[in-house]
Amino acid sequence: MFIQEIIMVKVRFAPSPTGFLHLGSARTALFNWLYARHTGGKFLLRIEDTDKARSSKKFLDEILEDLKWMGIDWDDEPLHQSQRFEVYREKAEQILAKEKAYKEGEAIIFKVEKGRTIEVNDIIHGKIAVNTNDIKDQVMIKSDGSPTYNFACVVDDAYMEITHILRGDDHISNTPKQILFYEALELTPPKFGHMPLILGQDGAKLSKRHGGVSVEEYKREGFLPEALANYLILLGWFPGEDHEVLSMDEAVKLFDISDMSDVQAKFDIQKLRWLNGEYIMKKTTEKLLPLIKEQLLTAGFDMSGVTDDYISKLVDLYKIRIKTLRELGELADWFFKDDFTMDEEGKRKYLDKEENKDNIRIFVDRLDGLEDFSHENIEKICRDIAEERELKAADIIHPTRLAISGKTKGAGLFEVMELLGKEKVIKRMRGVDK
RNA sequence: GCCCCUGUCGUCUAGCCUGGUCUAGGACACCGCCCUUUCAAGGCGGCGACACGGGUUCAAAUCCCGUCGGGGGCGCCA
Repeated sequence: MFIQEIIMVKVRFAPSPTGFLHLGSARTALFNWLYARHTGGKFLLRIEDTDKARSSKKFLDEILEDLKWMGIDWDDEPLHQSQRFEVYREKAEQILAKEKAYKEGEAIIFKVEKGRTIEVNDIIHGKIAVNTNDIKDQVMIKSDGSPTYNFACVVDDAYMEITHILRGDDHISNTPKQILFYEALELTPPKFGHMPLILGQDGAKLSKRHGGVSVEEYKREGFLPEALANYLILLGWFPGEDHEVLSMDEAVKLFDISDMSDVQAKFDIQKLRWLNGEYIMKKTTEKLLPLIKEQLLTAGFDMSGVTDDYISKLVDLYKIRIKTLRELGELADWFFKDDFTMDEEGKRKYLDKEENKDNIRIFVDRLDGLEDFSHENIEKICRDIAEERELKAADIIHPTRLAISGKTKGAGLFEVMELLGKEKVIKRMRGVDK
């Protein structure tokens, strides 16, 4: 056994509560969490709230909630940097005492020794070498008494006994600076791994245009946490050709940090949508029910008098046809309101023809006398009429679908007729003549 | 400007370390066909890539150099 394998892995996620949880941060958290859970180590949280003006409890609560939503749990209590200002100062004073730093006003600044090469053996990128000539002297404690990011980061990672730092590529240039601090504090640096950033599909920075940047936005849009997490994981680690759709449990089992990609990936909303559709399809209607209800409510539908049983049947009918939870409301709005919009092209094609209206008339008259409004019975009537009039069943089906839903697409006609109910079906079919 | 990371289908990637098994495999998207009551789902098929230029070698997607492209960083922000 190698020594590294018997020391417990400790990783951390260090959000700054100055905004919502960004997709990129969520991915970073996810990989750290995966690594900890895979190795049986610890996943710790550190709140980087040194900027008092910009940090807020509200953001922190949101971030923690989003993490939980994604299925990420953490060990121990989160460490708050705002409560450790004395520690940072003390450590900076130690370095100052060794004459490796100087004061400028109230600030304590670290002297960077020139002409050295700092080598980092990055877990993801391999060797990275930087010359200290390219690094300016580094502020440790600012004039206002607060620590700088790089300094607090080192003090805390050492204090928390972090063994591996997995973070975004944008921190590569921070790493040699931090290593200098580890040296000055006579500490052994942890292992570093820098994962490439996520880009929008046009190669630019991920932004609103690409579908949103915050976890919250995807949640609202009707993405399932397991789909989002699965997709984010795929953006940086390939679990194998047969494992693209994988649960967090499987990911924990299969995850191998040495297989992480060193190439920046573009965020592809299409693939996320596909994955989400896969998860929706496979999820039980029972589990989908509360989520769908919430979406319908937010969409503003009148849900009074609508039973869970009714929604469940709707979900059964539509869950293989939607890519996001929100889409059910768009596809099935006509179940909740009578003033649904009519597809213009479909209307021209199916409802503006007299023979089609005739068929609907005959169909509705027979439905009127139907006692048991089951889809089997409805279908029987429809097919009988088609046979009698020497038509294809489709000639009756399409105009009828349009009459009751305003749409040219959707779940099987007879099933949706049964669910919508005799009264509304008949009213809408008769409405065609007006 | 300087420093760092990076470059296989439109996108995510397998392969690269340990050259030949690669006329480069899979997934999403797209297109076509089948199924069918439309849309999905499902099945089958198609389109489609080693950034470019030099080396090294009997042989390079794989190794080396250069060019070009993409990204990040250079704060008393985090």
